Amino acid sequence: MSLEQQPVKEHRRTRQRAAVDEVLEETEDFISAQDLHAILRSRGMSVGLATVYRTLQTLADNGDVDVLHTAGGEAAYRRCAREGHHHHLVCRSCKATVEVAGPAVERWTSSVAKEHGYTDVAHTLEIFGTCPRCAQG
Amino acid sequence: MSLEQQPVKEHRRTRQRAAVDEVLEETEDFISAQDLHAILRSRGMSVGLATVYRTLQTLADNGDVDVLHTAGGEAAYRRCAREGHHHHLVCRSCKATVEVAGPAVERWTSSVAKEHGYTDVAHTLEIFGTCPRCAQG
DNA sequence: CCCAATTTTGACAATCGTTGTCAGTTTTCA
DNA sequence: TGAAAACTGACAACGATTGTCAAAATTGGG
Repeated sequence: MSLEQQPVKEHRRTRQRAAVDEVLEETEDFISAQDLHAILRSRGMSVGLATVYRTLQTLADNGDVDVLHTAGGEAAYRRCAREGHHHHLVCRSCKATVEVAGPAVERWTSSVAKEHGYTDVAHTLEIFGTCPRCAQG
Repeated sequence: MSLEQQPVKEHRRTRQRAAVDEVLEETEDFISAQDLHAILRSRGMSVGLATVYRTLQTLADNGDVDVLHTAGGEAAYRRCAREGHHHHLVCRSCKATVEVAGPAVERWTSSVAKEHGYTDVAHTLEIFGTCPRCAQG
């Protein structure tokens, strides 16, 4: 098994990365690269769009943020509280997110895969719905 | 609850749709619109790319084919044997697919959603791995 | 503190999958 | 058969993302 997942060394500290980090830190819900870039601009903190993409990608590779692929085919990022592997319950309209863990699901997926002889198994699972607030409650 | 899912009326029968249908019928694994289009071309059956996209989309809307969003952000389609809701165990390299049902997972996702007050719940779950054949077995 | 090596940035072009446009073609059905 | 209505295809347009490459910033050592 060569599934090392050590927190690949953070590289250089730059104004831009700090800016991206900051936004992620204060953002509860998933946010796209474009939106994050827009927020930075609106605050007068000029950071190149490409840089935002690169930074988010690096963070994702390091496991520092979670990535979610929306129905519209865009990637959304979020700094998660929970440490280990987990999933998300995301509101369709406002993106409000709840982190959930489902040990049973993990077990199920790997057993199913094993049953069929599949190895090096991974899975994606996201739950979408309308949160109470958006449900006009 | 307004979750009607009646098989929206099939529209007109055209040479192009028949062609797309045919390829789907004989293709075991998930295939992208682009690839399907390429196959048609290679067979001399000229069908516009836009038409392929439109046809696949319609089929997907009608629930006649399943859609899968690959890591690379492209949509892949497949005519599934199983009737109801199910998931897929897909080989990363050759796309070999196994249809799997997980009633427990369905129950889990909806109960988790309910717990948090989320309504109109849906979920995506795909399992990826390396199939026995590709594992060089 | 200053420098050189190395990494990072950013403006912009380029790519990729996908959707919109719209005139011309085909299907359907009365 | 004759239209109305749906469908097609070539091509433009699009939005997200990645590649390019010279200029700028960071780092560790002297």
